[in-house]
Amino acid sequence: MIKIKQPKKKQDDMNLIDILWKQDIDLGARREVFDFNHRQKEHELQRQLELQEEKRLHLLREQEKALLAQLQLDEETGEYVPRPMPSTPLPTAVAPLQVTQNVSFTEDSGDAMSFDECLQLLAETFPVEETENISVCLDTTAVVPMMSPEQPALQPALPPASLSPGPLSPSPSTQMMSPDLEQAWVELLSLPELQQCLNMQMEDTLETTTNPLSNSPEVQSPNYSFYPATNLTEGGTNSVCPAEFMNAFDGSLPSMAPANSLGEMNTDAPQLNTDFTAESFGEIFYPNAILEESGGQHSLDGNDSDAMSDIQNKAPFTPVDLYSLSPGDSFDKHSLKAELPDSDSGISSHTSPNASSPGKSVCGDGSYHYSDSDMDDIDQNPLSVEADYSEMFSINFQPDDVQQVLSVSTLLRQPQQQEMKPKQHKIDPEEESGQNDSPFTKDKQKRRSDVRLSRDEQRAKALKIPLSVDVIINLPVDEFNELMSKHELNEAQLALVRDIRRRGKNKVAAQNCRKRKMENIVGLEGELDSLKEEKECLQSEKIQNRANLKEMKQQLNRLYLEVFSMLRDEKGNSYSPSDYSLQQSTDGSVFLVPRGLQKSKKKYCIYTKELWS
DNA sequence: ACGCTTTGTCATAAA
DNA sequence: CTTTTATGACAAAGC
Repeated sequence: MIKIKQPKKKQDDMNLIDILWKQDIDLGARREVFDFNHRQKEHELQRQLELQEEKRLHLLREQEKALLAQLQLDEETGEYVPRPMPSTPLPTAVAPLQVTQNVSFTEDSGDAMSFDECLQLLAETFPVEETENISVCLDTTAVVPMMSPEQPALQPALPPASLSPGPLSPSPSTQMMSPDLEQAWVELLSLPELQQCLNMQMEDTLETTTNPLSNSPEVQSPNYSFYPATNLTEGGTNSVCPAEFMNAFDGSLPSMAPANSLGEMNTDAPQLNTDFTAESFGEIFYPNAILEESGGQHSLDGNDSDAMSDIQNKAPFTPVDLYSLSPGDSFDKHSLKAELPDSDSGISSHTSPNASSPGKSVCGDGSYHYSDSDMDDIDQNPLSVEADYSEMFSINFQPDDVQQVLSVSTLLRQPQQQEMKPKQHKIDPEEESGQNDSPFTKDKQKRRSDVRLSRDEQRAKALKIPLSVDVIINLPVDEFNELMSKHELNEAQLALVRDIRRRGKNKVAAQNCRKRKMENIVGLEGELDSLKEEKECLQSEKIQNRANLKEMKQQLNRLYLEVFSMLRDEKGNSYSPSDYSLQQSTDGSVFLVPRGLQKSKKKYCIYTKELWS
């Protein structure tokens, strides 16, 4: 199907896209209906496919940016991660990560190798001590973060130079990941501290969560139940969600892991579970926040550390545990759908030509008035946004259930935003240098969509709204109101939040509406076809009936003549057909009627005979 | 330049 | 009355 649609594209793109499609069916499911309807609108289908691809790529890039953001954070903490040259990719396990980095660097500066190096460090530092369970877990899950079904989508985004399909070796290489590295990742993913960190930001959201175990994904998942599956109508939720989730972690965790590896983990890799404290993770993720908000942080640390210790003491990590880390499908959806787009928006803003001019600095004034121009300003002014978010983060750095849920998105996003500024600087030169000529010719459309997606988010940033757009949109009304009450927002912020929520919901509604409309059209077309077919059948049947009727008339005429010829008068003479005719009455009696007297046959009936009985 | 498609948004009605 | 949903209409952007 894809290949059929894609011939217009370049062959290279075709291959990459094909791979992407094969491994990411979910996103395409959204409009498969139309694809299979043979509407003979190939251009439309192609556009749809392209859009889907773009979405995937956006998600991937966002994830990548999250990784980069984490790296940035590392730098902020003072743990600068040296970035080896791209020409020195790690052969096996590192390869997939490299892919992701490359993707991000297609738009960003090519300093991705630091992450690879971090991975390598991880692999080196972590001995192979795992139980089989863990290894199995890695096969099924741990690998996922690096090579989720969507990961292959990254390849298309890679610049031709970096693509080099051979060396990248998508999934197999990941499968080949060294056990120790895998284990390290598993441990990282399973670390309660990590979960805590993910949950840190949204402190105010829910105070109801006193249970330390609330940090566990199982507890979180219910919170996400509100996320409608419709949000992910692009594809099957089941298959996508884990991958997305893992990707989300891929964006955050791997980056963290390197930081840890450089810092604490290098020394005590085996003791990760016990050695890591909430603070350490907090530092990893939000060094600034910790430094700035040490007070609130410590209180949190106490609570969380307890919870963490409980969780840690519980049991060895099994595949189930690893999956349990994910807050659930809703989380996956949430993180990817919302956060990635957000980050994507940031990317887009960076990549957009307008964003290239960092001069404007008047956006975060907190004024509620915003227009496209304002938005442009905001887009072009990552600094203000960054500062705003740093503030937000510091404020939000507390544990709560809801906040955990929310924080996941915000966490994933914030690093990106913090990194926005550097990225922009890096990206712009590349674009100017002709990076735009990358295999994907839809960058403009991507950017547009990104900008679209980022509008409300940018506005939210401008007004320092401490909630992610996704949360604002998808949170149930009760929780939403609760959040609104907990976050002391001014009138402008409240208005913007409500507008964001309204627009976001309406956007989804419009999408659903259009989808239904198209489905209706398709259904009506099918019905029309069936009716046409039925009509043809009826017409053929009519023709057949007409032929049968003709035949019957002929037979009747022959019979009539036969009967008529058998009639004789008193003298034994036959009647002339020209003078007489046979007519049948309603009671079945047949009369021989003179032709001139047919109208009043009864009156002038001369002979009556029962010809039929 | 023109037309078409897609997508987001607004206005409005209905649930 | 408020919120959500559905839908027509419009505009912007891309192709």
